[in-house]
Amino acid sequence: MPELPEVETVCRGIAPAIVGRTITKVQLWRASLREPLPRGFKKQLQAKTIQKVSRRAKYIIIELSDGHWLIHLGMSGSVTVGFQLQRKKHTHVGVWLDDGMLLHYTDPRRFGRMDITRAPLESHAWLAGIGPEPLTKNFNAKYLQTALKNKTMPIKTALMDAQLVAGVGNIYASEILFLAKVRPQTAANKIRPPRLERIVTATKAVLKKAIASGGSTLKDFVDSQGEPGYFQTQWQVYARAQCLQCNAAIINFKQSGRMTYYCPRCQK
DNA sequence: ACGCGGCCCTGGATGC
DNA sequence: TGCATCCAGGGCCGCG
Repeated sequence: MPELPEVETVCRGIAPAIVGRTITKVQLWRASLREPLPRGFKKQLQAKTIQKVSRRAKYIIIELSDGHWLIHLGMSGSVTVGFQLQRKKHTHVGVWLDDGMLLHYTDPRRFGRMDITRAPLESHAWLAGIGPEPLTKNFNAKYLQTALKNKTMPIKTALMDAQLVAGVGNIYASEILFLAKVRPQTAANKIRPPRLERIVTATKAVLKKAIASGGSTLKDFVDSQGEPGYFQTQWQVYARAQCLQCNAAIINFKQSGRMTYYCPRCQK
């Protein structure tokens, strides 16, 4: 569910409510997600003031007066804020703030993860190897050309590799390649610069548009207010049977275990 | 070193 | 209606 645009949507949604607030209480209904929460988790949040909310790849980064709180939503995680939040079946973490606001982390599949670190962020194991943010100028055709030079894997699989570019997941990888008119199975190292340029342009365009729409909802994505996103209504190929541009039948197949969609007429 | 398959977990959709 | 099966947007690990 949550790829870069969804995580960005969550960050923008919670920031106004939590920045500047001090944590007064932490409750763990379940202290283990994908892996156990770090030792001293509650204590490291207690009485800390939230300075800033940002995003790196698919990680939410909450800067505390002492340290950073990293949250990954996995496939089914959500962070919601409110004064009257009801705990749901899979709400695992609750954080109370000094104005009475409450933050919930809910995650049915528990593929999410959290950590709190006082070391420099860039040295954190989860962030250390991650590639450039796609919406920055560090992500460009020249970079892609170098990075893909020895990659024989299909371009769609490459786009989902966080080491290559941060935050692109399964849905947006298909959407990006549709907009770039490149077939997902094309070997990454065989793509010439003009098409790499198209892929870069399409990546930025798709992600920006998705952020502007508040992210996508498949099954259960909800933003910080518990509302679904609306970008899925704009999907061009993902989960579609017919191409919106040319009416051709959309092809779907598995690549590295993930479902891929493309239009055989629009994408060459 | 690289690329891929398996796996972690639950819930929803589908089929019998 | 009830039960079994399959599938899902992420990312780590281990194999060949």
